[in-house]
Amino acid sequence: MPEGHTLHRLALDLSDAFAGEQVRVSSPQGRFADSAALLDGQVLVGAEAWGKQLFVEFPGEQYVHIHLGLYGKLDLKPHTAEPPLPVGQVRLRLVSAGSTTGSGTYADLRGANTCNLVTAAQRDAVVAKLGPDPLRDDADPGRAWLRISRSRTSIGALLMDQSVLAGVGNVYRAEVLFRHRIDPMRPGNTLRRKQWDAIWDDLVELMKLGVQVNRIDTVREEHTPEAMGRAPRKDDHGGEVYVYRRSGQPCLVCGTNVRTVELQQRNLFWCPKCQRTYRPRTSAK
DNA sequence: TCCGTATGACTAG
DNA sequence: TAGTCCTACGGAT
Repeated sequence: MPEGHTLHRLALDLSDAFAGEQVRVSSPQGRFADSAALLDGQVLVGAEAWGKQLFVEFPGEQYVHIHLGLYGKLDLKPHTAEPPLPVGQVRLRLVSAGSTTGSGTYADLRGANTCNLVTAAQRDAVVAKLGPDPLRDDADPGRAWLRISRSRTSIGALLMDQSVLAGVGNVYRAEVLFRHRIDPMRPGNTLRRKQWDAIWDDLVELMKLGVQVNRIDTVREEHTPEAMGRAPRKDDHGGEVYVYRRSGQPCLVCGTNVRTVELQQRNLFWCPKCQRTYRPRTSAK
């Protein structure tokens, strides 16, 4: 689940369900128990996401810093009188009392990489390490371009580097490079500014859609299952994509088999034809 | 019951 | 670069 759109969506949903509410905070699993006890009964101020980092604010500039890692989940569900007993390893549970109705929302956090109570200064330090986040209106894509245009590292690796760009993960990385027909192994410093601007604008659009529909959809209208008369994708991500986890299957655009290779311990997917290997221009032609 | 896998990121050497 | 951490689930053993 967790690329930037997931965290921004969670921030919105948490704010909707809990902001301004007195919240019961617990750690059924125990690993966040001390902090939970400090926060229990306080009014939740709101939640905000920066890239893949989530901060849930409590009074007095206290923040629960959450990072879901590879497989963490934060589930929000409605409850009536009392929320059900926790299932599995619930690190953090938030329960809104439901000030008037008696029913409310509860949120269960499992498998998170990070769940810590931090100060404003500590939150700022985390944020300071991040590159611009396409989902934030205050983001400056020029800051990412500065890094990319000066780096010989592959654009595929740069897009995953959270200090270059915050919020993009393995799915958006593969998909946005496909949509722009760029070889993932191409060095950052061989891209043109125009190409970067187009990638950024596309990420803003794709990721905003991701927040809205709560999944990653990247195929254009003409390549949807309906338009192509093919079976819709059925897996735990749900969204329609061009190359992510489609290795060995035909490219939706050219029919060439999608390829995969392990790059920095992560699976990289691309179409070798649509994303042809970059070769520097030569004077003769 | 064990193993592999997953949309992530850190630390030690 | 290797090792580590976090959890759930499906498939092989």
